[in-house]
Amino acid sequence: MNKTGTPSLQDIATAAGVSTATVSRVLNSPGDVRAQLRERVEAQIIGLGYVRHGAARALASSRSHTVGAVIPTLESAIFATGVNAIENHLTRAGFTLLLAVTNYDLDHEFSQVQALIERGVDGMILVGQEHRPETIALLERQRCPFVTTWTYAADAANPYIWPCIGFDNVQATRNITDHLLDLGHVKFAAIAGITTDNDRARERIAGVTGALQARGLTLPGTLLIEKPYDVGAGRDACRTLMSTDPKDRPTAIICGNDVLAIGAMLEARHLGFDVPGGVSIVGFDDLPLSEHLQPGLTTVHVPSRRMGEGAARYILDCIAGRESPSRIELPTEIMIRGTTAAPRRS
Amino acid sequence: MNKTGTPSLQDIATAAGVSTATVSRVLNSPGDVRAQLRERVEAQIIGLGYVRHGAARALASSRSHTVGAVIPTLESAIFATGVNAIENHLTRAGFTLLLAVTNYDLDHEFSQVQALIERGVDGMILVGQEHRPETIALLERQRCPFVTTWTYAADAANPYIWPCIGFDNVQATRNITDHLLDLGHVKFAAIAGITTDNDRARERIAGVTGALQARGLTLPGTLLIEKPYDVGAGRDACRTLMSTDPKDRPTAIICGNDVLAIGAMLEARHLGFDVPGGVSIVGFDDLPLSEHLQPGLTTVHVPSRRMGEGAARYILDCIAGRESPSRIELPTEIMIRGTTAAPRRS
DNA sequence: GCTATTATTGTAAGCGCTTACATTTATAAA
DNA sequence: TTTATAAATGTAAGCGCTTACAATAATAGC
Repeated sequence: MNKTGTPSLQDIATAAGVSTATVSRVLNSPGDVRAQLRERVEAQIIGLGYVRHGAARALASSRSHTVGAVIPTLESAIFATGVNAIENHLTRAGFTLLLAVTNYDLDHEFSQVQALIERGVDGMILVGQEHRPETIALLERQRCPFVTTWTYAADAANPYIWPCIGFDNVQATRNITDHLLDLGHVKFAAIAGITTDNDRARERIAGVTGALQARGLTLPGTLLIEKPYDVGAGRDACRTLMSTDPKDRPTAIICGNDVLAIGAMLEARHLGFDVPGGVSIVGFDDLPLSEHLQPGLTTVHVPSRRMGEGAARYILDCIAGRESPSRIELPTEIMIRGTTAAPRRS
Repeated sequence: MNKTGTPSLQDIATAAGVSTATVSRVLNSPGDVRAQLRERVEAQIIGLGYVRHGAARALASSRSHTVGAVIPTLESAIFATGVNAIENHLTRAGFTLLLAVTNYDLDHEFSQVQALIERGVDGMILVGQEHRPETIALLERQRCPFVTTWTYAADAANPYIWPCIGFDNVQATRNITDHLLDLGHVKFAAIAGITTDNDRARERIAGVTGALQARGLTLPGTLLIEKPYDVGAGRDACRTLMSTDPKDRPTAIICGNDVLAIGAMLEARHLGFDVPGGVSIVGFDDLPLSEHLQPGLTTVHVPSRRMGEGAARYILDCIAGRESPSRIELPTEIMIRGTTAAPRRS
């Protein structure tokens, strides 16, 4: 028995009168040991309250049964949902999740990835396609399978060749912008997330400007505001936007996510603008709350749960040596609800 | 060099012409090695791109530099915030977070705790005071320091003697109920969370009934509805509640959390009841959104960030052998906003 | 300069498991 | 039966690090 008082494999072996190899087998491949012996060993395992020693297992087998996820923040419900799905999937397979947060800082992401690799994760899940070169280099040098989520680079000429599961932020935003264009809007504004170290936020802006350009419109710099993803910021931005000279005032505000959109919506109404009568507002993510709002928020539905599951499944496949498609594009869907309507005739 | 292609401590030692002990020292207690030698070793560490092997370290030192958190779900923003704070704090101290989710199932909690212990966590953070006896027994037998969060059992006679950092759910709910009583309400209803395996939800109900009893009132069974924590459920429950015979119809609805309250609020308005004119509604948690709602949601502010930080700090203190208060009560605050008012004269 | 200390570095024994490989036992084929 | 083959165990060599303890070098006191 250990000095720590916890029994080791050896203790079980001795107690059951077998070798440590046999105990290891009943633990890891029970089918390989005769029923009678197996039961004798199992009885001791339960009797002595044996608990596997992960570090020793990992050291001897060079498998930790652990996967890392490095995300921008958990304060954003959409990431929390994705991580929840990852955790569920991993747990079901006997794996444990190591979670690290970057706070939208790619340098910090690098150290988090390094920390998780030092913990011996068998695979890693990242968010976005943009990373420090050394982050990717480290992952590859350590032969740590990884997958990026939340984006899918549609462009065939894109430089990112690593595995990913996500959706096309540009196209999704383009679609929802088209919806507003189809309604007849011509005066647009956008409240984007902070674009530093955040390719998703940039792609969404690109989607807006792309759609506008295709119809010969542009987004004036003053009508594009970058804000952190919180309700208050959405309100502030909306106030700024709506306080402009009536002739330039946007009739449609495209937000980088639902939280900003909800803030914008609340503020617009607070300022006396009807939504969608006075101004149309759209979001991105489709939070559980969004459909319940009055009016319901028109937004882009993001399959965060499926993305989390898919990422976990892919990594698990890699670890198990199973073939698995390494680039998956998930569909987004425009949820047209009550916050969008044709602009008032002017 | 390894078969895996990654350099080991031994490789660094050889390259620098020192023993493995010295390399280990420059890594773990740089002050113990002469500057000149240290630099020589550090150069090799960087040059060869050495990455520590956590499993080997853990096995040799019986410290994994890892802490586990086992929470009901990440789909609830309030837990996500708490976990985010835990992660931040842990990372700053060089520790990594292992995250596991129970889905509000205490049997599953037990297996998650066991899984994390097998991974060798140096400490564990749990939610709530209610746990399977075997969960606590396991933790204690493995000498794994742990702390419970989200509750603080004020009752001196309470049977839970383990470390905790949290707040008094009963008192907080009692306070907000008192606020409604003081406004003159006498017809109450409550939409609680599912109480199975959830002491927080039960305590909040106890807070309501306790406050009512103190004024000679009771909460009829039909006016207490248990629902999962989501907006749709809040709406459903509210509809049920408000469709009762006008003479029994509640003038105040107390919700188990803000998500339910928001649902209730939305539905009440949808049914044509003004809030707070027709019915007062209160929540619990104080989500970032709640203050921005129109009207602002009256609710109980929960210090989830401080709780996460406090839990992480306590566990870190235990691991480091530092003295640390093991029972901390955090204050909650009633945020009186716009969803509560005196009932209409009937 | 010599001994007593103290600061550095090296030696080597594990930490608790997995897993080739060897050995033994059971089963099948002849 | 006997022998060939398969199935079930055991043996023991690490996995990559930390850390007593031993050995050596540096510094101080006289």
